[in-house]
Amino acid sequence: MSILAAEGHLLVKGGPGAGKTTIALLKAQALLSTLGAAQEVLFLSFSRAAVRAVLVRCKTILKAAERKQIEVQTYHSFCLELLKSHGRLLTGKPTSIRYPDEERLQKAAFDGDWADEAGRLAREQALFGFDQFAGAAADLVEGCAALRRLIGRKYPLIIVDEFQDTDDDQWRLVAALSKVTTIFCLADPDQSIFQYQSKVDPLRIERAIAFLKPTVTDLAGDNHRSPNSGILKFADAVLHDTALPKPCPEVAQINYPPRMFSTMTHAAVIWMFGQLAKQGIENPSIAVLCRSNALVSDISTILSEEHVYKTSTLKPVGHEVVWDAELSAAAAVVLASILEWPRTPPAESAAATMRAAAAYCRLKAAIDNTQTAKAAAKGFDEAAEAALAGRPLRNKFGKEISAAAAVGVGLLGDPVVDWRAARAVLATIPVLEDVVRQVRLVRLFRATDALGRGLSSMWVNTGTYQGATIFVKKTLDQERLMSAELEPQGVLVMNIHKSKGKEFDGVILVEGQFKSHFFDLARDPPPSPHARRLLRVAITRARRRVAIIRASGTYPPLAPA
DNA sequence: ATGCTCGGGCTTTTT
DNA sequence: GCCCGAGCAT
Repeated sequence: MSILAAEGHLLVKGGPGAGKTTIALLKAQALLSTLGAAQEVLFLSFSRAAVRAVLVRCKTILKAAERKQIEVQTYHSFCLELLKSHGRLLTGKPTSIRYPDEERLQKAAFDGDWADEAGRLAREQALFGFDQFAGAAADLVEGCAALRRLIGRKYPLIIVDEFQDTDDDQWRLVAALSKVTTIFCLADPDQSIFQYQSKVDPLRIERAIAFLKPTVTDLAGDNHRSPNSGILKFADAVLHDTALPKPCPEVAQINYPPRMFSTMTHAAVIWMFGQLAKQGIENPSIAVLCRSNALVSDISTILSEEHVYKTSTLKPVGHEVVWDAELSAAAAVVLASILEWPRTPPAESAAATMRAAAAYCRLKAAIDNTQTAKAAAKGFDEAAEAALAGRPLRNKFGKEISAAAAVGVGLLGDPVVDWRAARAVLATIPVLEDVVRQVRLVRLFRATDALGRGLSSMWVNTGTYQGATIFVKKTLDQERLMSAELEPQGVLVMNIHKSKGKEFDGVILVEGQFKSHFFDLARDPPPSPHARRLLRVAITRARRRVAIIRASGTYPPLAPA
């Protein structure tokens, strides 16, 4: 094949299942035997999930010895390593990093332009946030020819995955490295779904072609995931808003009448199990996909409840959620503060819960950028101060919580029972209604065992839940970092953006009634290219079967008859 | 300052 | 259906 023989930079375009990754790995393999001892091929991707997917592919294509010569990394980890080992060239100081949770809070608390402030901290203290890694690494590589040569010698070939979504900083890095090494870009312009980000350039591929002058190969039409060729055709019809040449039995389109959303979504998941079982797949992976995190959380609640469909009862479906549950973790901390109530006098207890609630609201304000949450945070903080000083509590944030703290909470030493008791107390406090909702989602963490064990041993040692607040925060923070490594097995609920690069036996694509609509005619007017690209990505995640669930009468129709 | 009501909106990320 | 923010009432 000409790609394997080609000299110089390369760019391969192709849709899902066209074999881009395979070709890149074959190209790498052809090169491996010529490499020196300290040389490797570098494969750059966006997410850890994508890295893992590539490593799985390596196992089927490369021998064990060959796999050692290929390094698969995220942009973030590659850039961070560069900064850690060579960052002194930029600032003269050792590099330190700021984690996203911290950054979110600092940003919310900072008056003024946070981007300027982050830039200042980077220049003066070599302190970098995650979204600064690529830019700083690019500065480093652009500014230092010796470092460039070093990287070029170490990596004679760099493969860049999902090239259509490369942002400006990442591109600067790649462009600088193209002077000293061979760049191999893998791209599908129809899968670019991150262009709402200002640094992702819709013309990235064209501009890269002009700059790198690569050998361009288009795998259009090729499809090596044979069982889903009908699905791909359907997805392309959605992409181009064209009619299907013939019906596609792999894709079921289901409309739900108003008020039947929960039942139909639940039924569709059970139906999907049945469909896949008919095809002999007994332990299928099924993804439930939608456009928004809000709906992901709703769907998870729906799947945890019972529903009645016609004459049959739909039992709860076990599932995992791929979801950044930062806010639920903060809500859990509020609950944990109630577990500590019996240890302290009511005023102190109330103040601790108010502080936790304030932290929750600040986080919410930082995530959603809302005034209401910001004001609530201030209200809780003021109330906490007043409570500790013994001053009267004037706002509702203070009154309601201190009233509940005066009543107190009865705890027995069984973490599961006591967790529920604390949640019941939360539910009696109107201003914390939102916290109660979020706290329910803590069951989505696979940390519940760890939480139970930790709380249990706390009780055994002290007869109280002393330290529960800190313990819950730490445990859930840890768990959130681990959760990105989920195996695609069983039912996984996530947003479409997070499904990029993944594959499942069955995909259920869900549109909400009031949120998470497939089409946003105001921001993405017909022919709605953004929505269609996103839907295509979602549909093509399926190997075998797709179910598309929409509210009856939603406009515009998904695929014209 | 705080509470109530009404109208508009209801997306997306990396570690 | 539910939440946020604006505007008006207390």
